[in-house]
Amino acid sequence: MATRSETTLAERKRQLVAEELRNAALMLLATRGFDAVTVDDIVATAGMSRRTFFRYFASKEDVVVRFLADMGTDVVTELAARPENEPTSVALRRAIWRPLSGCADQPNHAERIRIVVRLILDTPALHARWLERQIQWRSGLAAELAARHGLDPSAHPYPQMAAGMAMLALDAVLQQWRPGDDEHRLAELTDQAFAVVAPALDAGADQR
Amino acid sequence: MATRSETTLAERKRQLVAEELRNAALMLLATRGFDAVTVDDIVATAGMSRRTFFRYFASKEDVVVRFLADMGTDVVTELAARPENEPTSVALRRAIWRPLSGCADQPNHAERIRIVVRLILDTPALHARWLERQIQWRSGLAAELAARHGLDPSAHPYPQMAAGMAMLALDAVLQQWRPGDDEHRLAELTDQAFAVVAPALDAGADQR
DNA sequence: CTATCGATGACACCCAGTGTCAAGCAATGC
DNA sequence: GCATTGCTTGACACTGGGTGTCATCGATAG
Repeated sequence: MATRSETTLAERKRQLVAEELRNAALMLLATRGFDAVTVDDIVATAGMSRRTFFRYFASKEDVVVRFLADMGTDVVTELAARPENEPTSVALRRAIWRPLSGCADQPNHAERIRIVVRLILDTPALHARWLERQIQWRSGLAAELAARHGLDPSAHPYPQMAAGMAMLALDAVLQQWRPGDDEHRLAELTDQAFAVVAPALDAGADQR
Repeated sequence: MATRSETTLAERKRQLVAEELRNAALMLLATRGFDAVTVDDIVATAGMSRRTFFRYFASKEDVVVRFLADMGTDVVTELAARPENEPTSVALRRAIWRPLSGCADQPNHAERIRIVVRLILDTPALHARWLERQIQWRSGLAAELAARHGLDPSAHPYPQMAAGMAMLALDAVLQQWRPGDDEHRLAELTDQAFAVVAPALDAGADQR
């Protein structure tokens, strides 16, 4: 009975509702600021009930942060796909570049993402949630790095810290992302950030 | 009319109330877990009104996080006190060591702090606030580092990232802090963590 | 046509956090 | 002794985020 492509009609309906909610939320939050918008405002704009909102999103923060959630999974899977013999700094740089390159493809979408990034970085409550997410990604990266180097993650600080340094680099790029920056500029920022941490990434890999 | 040592009686009374509240809160939170304790539980234990609690602490998270707030300021002031010619990795290691050494002085106090650290790391909401604090410290450290190297903090990613690496090291130490670890063990963990990031800290300092 | 299942909205809660106001209480001035 | 001033407190009401529950509605399966 699957109407098409393995996704139920109900499934697609759910997705549609979530998108509607998310659009309304992002529009309001980006224009008025996080604290000045209540969930009631959002559901009023989207034309749904308050309860429905919380069936799709765990919290007001969640709407915003989950908009960038793919970033994290992309990074981890990309790292797993990098060749074994690649230096750690290069592999991590490619991994971090993955979601960024996706952003930079279409200027429309990129600008949308940039605004959300700004909103997150400028709103303490959102920033905190964002960091919480990053911690999860970091653990994923760390596990992958530990496997790469044949290290026991609980005994050596290297994997966790190397993953942390990659996150620092990502943060540095996002922090310096300015309106109108094209793909080339983003790549430049990424390279600069990784130039700082590369010595630690590649030095710590072997000696332990 | 100053009774003694420049502190008013009212001042000391305030401090006493805050301490009472904090003790009640930490005791309950550490035993039952963060979400299982309401502010009403805390004020009932401390024998005060709900409103009074929020006059002393901005939020339930605040009670816990502020218990460790001195850490951040200690780190920044210690970095500022390090000699100019000291390598960045050493200066930052000493700075991070400062609050840790303070902890390790009395085993009683150290254990109390360790329990709070565990509570924070294991509670997502607290962990998020903790990271938020760290970001403020990081900015302080970054400013100090920028001054040290004569860099413009807005143009170069190095100061922010170097400060971030110091925070990563601190996190690594706290994460691996086990019950009964003495000062020597903590110093060992700190050295291990800084051994990982040192190459990046000292390499990036000059070349820009 | 009917049973069923998932999505929805309405409603009642709980809890964190804030604004406001009146009462208590110390220190000071007359 | 008495009034004043300033600070702290508790009581109360209110906003807003988040959850549990239940009746309803619509689509689908039999």
